[in-house]
Amino acid sequence: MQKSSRVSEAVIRRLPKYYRYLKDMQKSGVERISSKELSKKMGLTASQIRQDFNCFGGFGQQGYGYHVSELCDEIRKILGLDKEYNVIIAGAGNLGQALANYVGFEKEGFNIRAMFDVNPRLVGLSIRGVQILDIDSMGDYIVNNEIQVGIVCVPKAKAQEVTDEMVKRGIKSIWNFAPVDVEIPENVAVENVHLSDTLYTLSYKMNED
Amino acid sequence: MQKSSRVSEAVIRRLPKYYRYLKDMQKSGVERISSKELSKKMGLTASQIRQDFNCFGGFGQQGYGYHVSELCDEIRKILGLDKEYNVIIAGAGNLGQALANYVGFEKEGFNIRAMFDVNPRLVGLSIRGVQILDIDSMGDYIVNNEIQVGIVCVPKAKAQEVTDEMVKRGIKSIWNFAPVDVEIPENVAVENVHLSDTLYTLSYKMNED
DNA sequence: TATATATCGTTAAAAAAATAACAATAATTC
DNA sequence: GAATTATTGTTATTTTTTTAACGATATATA
Ligand SMILES: NC(=O)c1ccc[n+]([C@@H]2O[C@H](COP(=O)([O-])OP(=O)(O)OC[C@H]3O[C@@H](n4cnc5c(N)ncnc54)[C@H](O)[C@@H]3O)[C@@H](O)[C@H]2O)c1
Ligand SMILES: NC(=O)c1ccc[n+]([C@@H]2O[C@H](COP(=O)([O-])OP(=O)(O)OC[C@H]3O[C@@H](n4cnc5c(N)ncnc54)[C@H](O)[C@@H]3O)[C@@H](O)[C@H]2O)c1
Repeated sequence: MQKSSRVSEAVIRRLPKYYRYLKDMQKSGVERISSKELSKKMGLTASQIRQDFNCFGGFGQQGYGYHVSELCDEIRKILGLDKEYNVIIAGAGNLGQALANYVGFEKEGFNIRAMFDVNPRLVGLSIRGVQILDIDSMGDYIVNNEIQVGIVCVPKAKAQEVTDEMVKRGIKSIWNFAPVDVEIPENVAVENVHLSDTLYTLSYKMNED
Repeated sequence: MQKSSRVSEAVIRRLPKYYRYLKDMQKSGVERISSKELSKKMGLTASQIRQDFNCFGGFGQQGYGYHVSELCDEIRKILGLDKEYNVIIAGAGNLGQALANYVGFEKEGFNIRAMFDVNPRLVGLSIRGVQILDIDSMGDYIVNNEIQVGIVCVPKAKAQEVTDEMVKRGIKSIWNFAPVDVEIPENVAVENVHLSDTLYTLSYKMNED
């Protein structure tokens, strides 16, 4: 993996999509694929695919194409999915619980260790073996359990506050679902998901022309 | 609103973000804003903001800036959020229930009329007054209740099948949460959300350099 | 009312991204 | 083992997107 700092955001955003398709192909026993075939499946150009992969060194063979499982492994590594992460969820409401119940994240190394909430009715319960703890204990928990990833599922008004506490205690990345762009210092990564945005885009498309 | 077909995807994807910020400002009583001020808040350039708005005609006044609530209303209209929609959810599991419980969608006109599932334990239950019906009745329900929007929350393997049924019965847009790009005919709109993708991007960022 | 100031809408320039072209090279065929 | 074919990695071109520049115009001020 080469100097990643100058790989464009556009390329990075496509990596998970490549990973998704390659994993599927690998699962169904496909051993090799050319950029041309892949371009048809994914709705991209072959040129773009080759150029994307070459940002990271190029994993193909001329005259042959790409080994699916090899390429898949490389992209997994590039995305950092070859590692294990300790994760917590702040906000054990509808969305927090849905995420906690989803097994897909653990399959890629994101292990949810605990959830946190203010609601005393929720504190003490467990979701798939993951305990819901009092939000006041979150800070210490992060430090004592080497949590790297924080998922924010609290109401909008509390999202920044909860994020700040996570960052203060050393969390390295924030996956935020509250409909606000939370602010973080430079050395912390953040993804503000904004589910509604995609619904509104859909609405636009549905109404256009 | 002018010929929308040639407004670039990049601009369209920014519209919900503008809407989010403008709604917040409107709520907190801000009456006017210049492209410069807005650019600071949103982390964009003033130039881009002005050019984006001008794709739809330009809603500002020289020497003054933009009326927040006027601009907000315009963007709401552009996004089609001034209308009401009938919505159904296929798959009343973790995510389907979380979405059904969220009030934010109805506030923008997306009214969830029913949910559908194969699981007999779920059929008959209600979420916030929304009934879970048998998936076999979905087709007729769509036709009889003028459903425009279908939310797909079934497992990956069933997503295309469910989508096909929705489309066949006349649904005009698909909001898909299964980790697969569902195929639709040209006259139907689709947003494949891919929640995990953003987690993987986050993972990449967290590990870079 | 005239002048100065602010800020838009629009056109121009720069930067980034996507696509196309092609030489290099591995695999396959004869 | 030479010739042919397939397909990459890479460089060049085109297109799209972003940013900058600036004239036009409304507001505010004197
Ligand atoms: N559910 C959805 O489909 C959906 C869709 C789009 C966006 N969102 C956003 O995701 C976030 C969570 O949504 P939800 O539907 O799960 O809401 P929810 O109300 O069901 O859950 C929020 C939870 O956060 C807890 N909470 C409140 N303040 C807290 C604090 N300071 N610290 C810790 N916990 C606190 C509440 O007790 C509650 O359990 C919200 O910001 C919402 O806007 C949700
Ligand atoms: N929960 C999450 O956090 C999360 C995250 C990323 C992606 N997803 C995706 O969203 C989808 C739903 O996830 P979930 O966690 O709610 O899963 P889930 O298993 O909790 O719910 C799926 C529901 O679909 C129903 N179902 C199965 N086949 C059906 C069919 N043919 N017709 C109608 N209903 C059917 C099941 O009975 C179940 O109730 C999945 O594709 C999942 O991969 C979920």
